[in-house]
Amino acid sequence: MEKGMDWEQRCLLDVLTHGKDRAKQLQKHLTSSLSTQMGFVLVDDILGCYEKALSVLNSGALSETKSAVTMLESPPSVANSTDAASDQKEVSKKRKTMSTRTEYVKASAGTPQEVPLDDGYCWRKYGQKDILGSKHPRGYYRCTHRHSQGCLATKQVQKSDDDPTIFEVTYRGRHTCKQSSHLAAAVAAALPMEAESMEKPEQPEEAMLNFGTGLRVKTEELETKEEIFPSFPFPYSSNELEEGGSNIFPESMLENEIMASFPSAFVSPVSSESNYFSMSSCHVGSFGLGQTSESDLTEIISAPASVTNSPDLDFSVELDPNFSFDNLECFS
DNA sequence: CGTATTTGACCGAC
DNA sequence: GTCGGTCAAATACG
Repeated sequence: MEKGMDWEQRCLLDVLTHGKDRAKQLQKHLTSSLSTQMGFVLVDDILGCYEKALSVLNSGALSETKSAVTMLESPPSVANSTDAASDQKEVSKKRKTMSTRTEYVKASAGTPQEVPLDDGYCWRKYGQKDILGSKHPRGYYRCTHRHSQGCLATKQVQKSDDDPTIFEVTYRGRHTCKQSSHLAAAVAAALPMEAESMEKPEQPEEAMLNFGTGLRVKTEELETKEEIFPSFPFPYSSNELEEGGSNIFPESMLENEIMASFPSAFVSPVSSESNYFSMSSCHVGSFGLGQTSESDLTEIISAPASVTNSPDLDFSVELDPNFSFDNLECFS
């Protein structure tokens, strides 16, 4: 495994450098033509991502991010089995029967540092710790409905060491609560089965790209079966990138990426697809107004592009047409 | 007054 | 013993 890494790293280095270049170009272009703010945010994210990845590769350290990068290259099915065996240093104390997933959330420009980091769920802070080797403390959150509904989902939020605009959000467990807020509720409710014993498609949020602030998602399934949901916004390979030619990262592609991957991967032979997730467009539409009110949920579902690689996982999701998306409050 | 956050204590894993 | 995660009393907030 270590041997293959060399080639992969070189490849990655190439790709990332290339991509970074292009993203910069796009950024300039956007600046001049004043396109949608989404473009800016995305480009910003792209750059941040590349910066990080490159620094990792150059230093050869930081196993954590490395595994995130690895997902870029390798399909989901491969990463997990070896993951448990070889990457033990990173996950030395994995909790059995607990899924872990880390997102690297970049605060959009202008956003204050105490970003709400609203991901659609209601979290309650229950602790904070200074972490060895980290400049910033780590906050511990659990689902508000832990006691009322026995929801065991938790998350940890920590500001990135060197980039204060990036937050590392680690989700643990899954929501079993029915949140009145967010599509999570609807999606979760529609999931075929929620049985604890089954490693079904985890929380729908898993496959989400937090748009207003979203950056990167790393998924680590540490469960018995270990399924991985690499919901990578840019699931390109080095080849594709090369072929990109002149139109690299066109804005439309980015949007399509999300819009397209979403229903195609989630939708199953369900009759009512017209109202199916109609709010997704609403979300995209409302995005990019520079407004980041705290309850502003600029999220969207982007299905893992590689989900098609794992036939086992078929999401069948449908949304209650009556589902009110305005109901984003956390109260029940 | 009920709920959320803060913060030191506690506990289990290394 | 150290470290990370959680608990819970005290406090803040509405």
